[in-house]
Amino acid sequence: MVPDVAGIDKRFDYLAPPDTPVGALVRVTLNGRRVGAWVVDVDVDPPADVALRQVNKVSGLGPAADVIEVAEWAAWRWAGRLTSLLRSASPAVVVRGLPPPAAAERLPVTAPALPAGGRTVLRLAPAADVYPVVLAAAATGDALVLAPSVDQAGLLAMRLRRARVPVALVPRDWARAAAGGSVVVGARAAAWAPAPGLSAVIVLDAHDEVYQEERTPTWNAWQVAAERARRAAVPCVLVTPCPTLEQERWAADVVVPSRAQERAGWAALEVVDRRKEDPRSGLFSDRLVTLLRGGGRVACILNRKGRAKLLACAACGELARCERCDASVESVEAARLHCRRCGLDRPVVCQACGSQRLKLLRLGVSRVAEELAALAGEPVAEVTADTADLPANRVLVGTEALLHRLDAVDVVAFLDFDQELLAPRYRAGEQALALLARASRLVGGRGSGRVLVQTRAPAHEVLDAALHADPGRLAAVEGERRQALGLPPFAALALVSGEAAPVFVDALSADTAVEVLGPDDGRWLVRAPDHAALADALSRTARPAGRLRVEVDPLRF
DNA sequence: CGGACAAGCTGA
DNA sequence: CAGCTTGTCCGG
Repeated sequence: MVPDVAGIDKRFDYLAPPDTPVGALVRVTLNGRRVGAWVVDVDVDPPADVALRQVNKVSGLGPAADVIEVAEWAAWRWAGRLTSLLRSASPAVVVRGLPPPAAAERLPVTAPALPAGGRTVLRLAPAADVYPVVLAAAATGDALVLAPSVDQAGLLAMRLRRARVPVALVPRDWARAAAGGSVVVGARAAAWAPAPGLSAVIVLDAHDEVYQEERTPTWNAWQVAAERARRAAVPCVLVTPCPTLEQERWAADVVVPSRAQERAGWAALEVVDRRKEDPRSGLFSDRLVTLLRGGGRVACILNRKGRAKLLACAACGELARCERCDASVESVEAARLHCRRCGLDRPVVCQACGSQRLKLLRLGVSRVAEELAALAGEPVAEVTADTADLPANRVLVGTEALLHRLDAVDVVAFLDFDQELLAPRYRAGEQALALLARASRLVGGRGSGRVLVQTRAPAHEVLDAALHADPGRLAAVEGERRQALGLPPFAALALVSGEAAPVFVDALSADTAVEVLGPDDGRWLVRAPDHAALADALSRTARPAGRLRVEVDPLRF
């Protein structure tokens, strides 16, 4: 068994009641402590020199043998601890027994056949309905269907139930999924859901970054689900309007709709070249003003991430500056202000009045809302990540998070798309196209609403791809660039940080299978030709004591 | 991780 | 040398 204790990544042998299955969750006494544990193997040959203890209690059911094996693979692939993955694969509440499997009678599904072959990317335009693909998967038997959010998974489950398809919506219906006979539907963590009779895997909006876990190990749900499909020898279909380069490379087959179909599902893009606009109009082009006044619901997107954030005293309004060089300072921790220019740290206190309360000035954003309101002739609501309820205003302004709060709008306007296009992340292009895909879906594709993009780079390949409703145009350019720079998917990367990092990378740099770059800001980048080489090198390098974070497939570095 | 135990430091 | 801290090891 594997104990559920952080810091112990090791197996121990215990005596368990007869018929205890692999995957059982048990309580054991380990070194005088009562801890939970997963039974990952039975009928083992224990080492001769240890006296075995009895497990204290069999508490319930956990991940079955096939899922445990995938968890072991993922621990290698993402250089993480098995326990953290087994936790993701375990039910949220104790499961003592399974309900009877769903009735075997299957609906007469009238659905198109699932693409033949094991590894398929199905490029479907943003506004296209994915439901027929899900139905096709349901017709194969116990399919596993992943959606990017819990809400979308819930809606999909409801739609399937209405069509009389037996559905297990995980994590809620974990036991029903484990019993078999149902289509298993869920969000990211559903990649680990039980699916004893797995017949197919479908990942919806597979390009979405929410499928990657942020905490280490940084496993990715589409890759975990694809690995399960591979092991079960069943088809895996990634459905997305804009496949990532990794996904195109993974696929044995990329199914592309007809030009007409794909064009119909992408919004007609209106690109405003900000270089040709009157500079006095700032973020508000004539075209934007026309759309604002044209009626219908308008979502204005302004990404303020990465912008200069200024701190000011909440009492006297004085700006917080560096004592040494007078630059603005940022708040890195609760009790500390940091100067990026000269590196000086100082406590959080106003230099003018001594107050310890500072507030964040989000430069210009309130003014953007005010100016939009003036132009629209009505109040404009600002939506931030912590806006609880979506305001009823016709015109909304917010970050890209706003795109995920809305179901349908008439106009999406990206006020400054260069923030997205030129972000210093190697996936910026793909991410920017994904935003345009999302916007296209919200306005309902070509001929419905409008997507407006204000930019100083109107010829950028992301805009070219969206204008032509052809994500392949971005992939071609992006693929060449990544290959030239040695970036994924033409290499495998890991970011290593933490107090123990220097010792760890020192040992790693002796390994000829990988290349160690850095440090940059206390973090090293480890590069290998492929993931097998990277994972092997990371797993054969001894981990020193102390905090060590190994982030495989870093989204930014 | 957290308990056990050993080795090292301090003060009387 | 007791009393305490710090480090290392190990769990079935």
